[in-house]
Amino acid sequence: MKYIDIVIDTKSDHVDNPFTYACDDDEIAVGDRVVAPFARTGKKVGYVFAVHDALPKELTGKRIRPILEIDASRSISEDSVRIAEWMKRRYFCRYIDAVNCFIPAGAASKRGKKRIPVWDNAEPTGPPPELTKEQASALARIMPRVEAGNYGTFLVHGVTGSGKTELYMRIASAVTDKGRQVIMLVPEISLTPQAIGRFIGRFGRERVAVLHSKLSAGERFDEWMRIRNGETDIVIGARSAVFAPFENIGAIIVDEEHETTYKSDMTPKYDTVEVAIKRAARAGGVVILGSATPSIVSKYRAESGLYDLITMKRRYNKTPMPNVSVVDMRREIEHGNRSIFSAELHDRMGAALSAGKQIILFLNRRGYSPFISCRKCGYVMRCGECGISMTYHKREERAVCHFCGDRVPVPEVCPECASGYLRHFGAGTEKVEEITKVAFPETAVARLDLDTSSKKGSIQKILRDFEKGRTRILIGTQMVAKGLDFANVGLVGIIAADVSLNIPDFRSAERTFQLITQVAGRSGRGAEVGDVVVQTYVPDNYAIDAAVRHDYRGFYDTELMLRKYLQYPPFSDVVQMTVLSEDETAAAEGAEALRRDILFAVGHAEKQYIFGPHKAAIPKMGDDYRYQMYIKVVPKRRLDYEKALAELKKKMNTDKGCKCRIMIDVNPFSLM
DNA sequence: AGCACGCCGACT
DNA sequence: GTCGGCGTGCTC
Repeated sequence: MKYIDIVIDTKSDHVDNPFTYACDDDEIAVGDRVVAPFARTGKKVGYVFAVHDALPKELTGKRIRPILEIDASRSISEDSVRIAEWMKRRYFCRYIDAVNCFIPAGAASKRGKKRIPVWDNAEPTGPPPELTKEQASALARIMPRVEAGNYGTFLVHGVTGSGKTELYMRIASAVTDKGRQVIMLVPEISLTPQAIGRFIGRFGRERVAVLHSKLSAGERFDEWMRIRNGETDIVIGARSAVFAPFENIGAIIVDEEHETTYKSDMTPKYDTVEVAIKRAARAGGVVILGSATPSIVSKYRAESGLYDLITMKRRYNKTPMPNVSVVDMRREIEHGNRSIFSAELHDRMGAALSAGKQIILFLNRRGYSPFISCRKCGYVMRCGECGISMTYHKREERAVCHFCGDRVPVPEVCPECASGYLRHFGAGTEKVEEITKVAFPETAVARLDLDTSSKKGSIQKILRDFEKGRTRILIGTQMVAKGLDFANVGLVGIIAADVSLNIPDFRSAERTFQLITQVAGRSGRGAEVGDVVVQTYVPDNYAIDAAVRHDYRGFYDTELMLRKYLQYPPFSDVVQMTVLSEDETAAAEGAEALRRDILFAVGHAEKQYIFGPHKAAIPKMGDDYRYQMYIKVVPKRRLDYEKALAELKKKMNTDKGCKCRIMIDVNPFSLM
């Protein structure tokens, strides 16, 4: 007879701890999925977290019930359980939330025979190309770890086109030759079909499992089973693929490691790079973080020796970097140009079109105008649900909330002062499209953003028309920034580089640098050098200036200095605490009380690291009012905070008298 | 959370 | 006398 501690699959903070059961199967192991009776509720699924030979002393006299069955087909590994325990501490989630990351939702698909979905981008297999000097020396640095089966994290800082995908494939090949497994993570499957196609071409569809969001629950389950049964040894997928059920991981590759999609926005709010490192460290595998613009945190870790740094500076096809010029938009206004196009951008667009080239215009803001306000009384139109300011969409004649999607007609007169001076201000992609069509009436223009791509297949159509040259100018948001590879694009215009810079977030400079670098990379992918025009009101800003000069080092040095001075990551973790309640006063008071409790637990000297609480930037979501505070947790206080915050969260979320709930997000994707 | 136990007012 | 209100407390 064994006594086992199991974590029950139930949605409650109240029972978020292991319960002890009896089990007459001595083979039972940590990670096994079981069915057990629980409370009066009948049968519940649970996962084994510990196995004891005797009943723990503190439980003598308690009722110990036997489990009902073991579901071996969906058990997880002991390593996975240990990582789930770590995730609970790190991300303040419940045990079961972490465990469920390792388990596919849903059940086996009904189509009895499972089939492997085809991948139509697979490139035909050919002999692997000869490695460049840089690729060969990178591989030579990584191989000893792979051979020895030792954990190690490598940051591959390689410019676009330096051949990182080929390097990944060589690593995958070496790892699988040793009978071990590889997880390759990409920011978004739909944006990286070429890289996936190359993997499948090299290794074959049978060996490669592709996990992506378009899979149905059944297909996902089948693919999960295929991985778990050892039918494949390579998995490619978005962030959730880091939990793929391999038991002998030799390498986890994180391509474009700086991308924000690696931070989960649902509970548990994990950071994929951190989980990858935990998994590889347990398994004795390597982690490969690849990027042309590494995150400040990763670069710092590499510089301080925590990761091995591998630099790749040469572009595969030797195309030089594009010519980037900056336009000071303050000067344009001085010279009487109030248009969204500077004289230089307008002229270069004309020249590019005459030369038969295509153009990409980037603006990180959709809609026609980002806000609607009354010129007489200053009223700003806000979403009734969320409280954030609404964007004017001209074509559909609506004010749209970009957070909850609510759409309402724009009033004729100001709802506050009844004047007729309600106007919309600023420019989004819809307005850029309109102005471009006026400025270049003979030219075919298309727009790619959330509003033009919501219908299935519309992205592909817009991109295909551009690829074929049927449209000459493509205007878009983030969607045009990443991955597009069109040889005939001779000019990229960044309409307002300041949009991302002015977001109140300690990463706004980092994101702006990455965005400009990335968008600029869309220009000149053919034989000729491309042009980039960056429009800004702050041309001297260090992020913009460094991006324009292709100077990662310069940007990194300045940014790191600022982060150190202000104690932001990598010198701390920023922990966001959100207090929610249907009663606004209760939320505000609950947040104040939480602050006092935190200070009591960690000591008043921490006051300098706690900011807020304040009404959240999105003050209401659904029925809940939101108050937030931020804590900069420096490394030496991390354990104290982990303990204190976990206890306070559990206390608040299980206290029936308290009308608030609390959510914790460690290093949130956005401070909103 | 979910569910039963338990101790007070309105109803057949 | 009984039905049912939701306050309280527990789940191995």
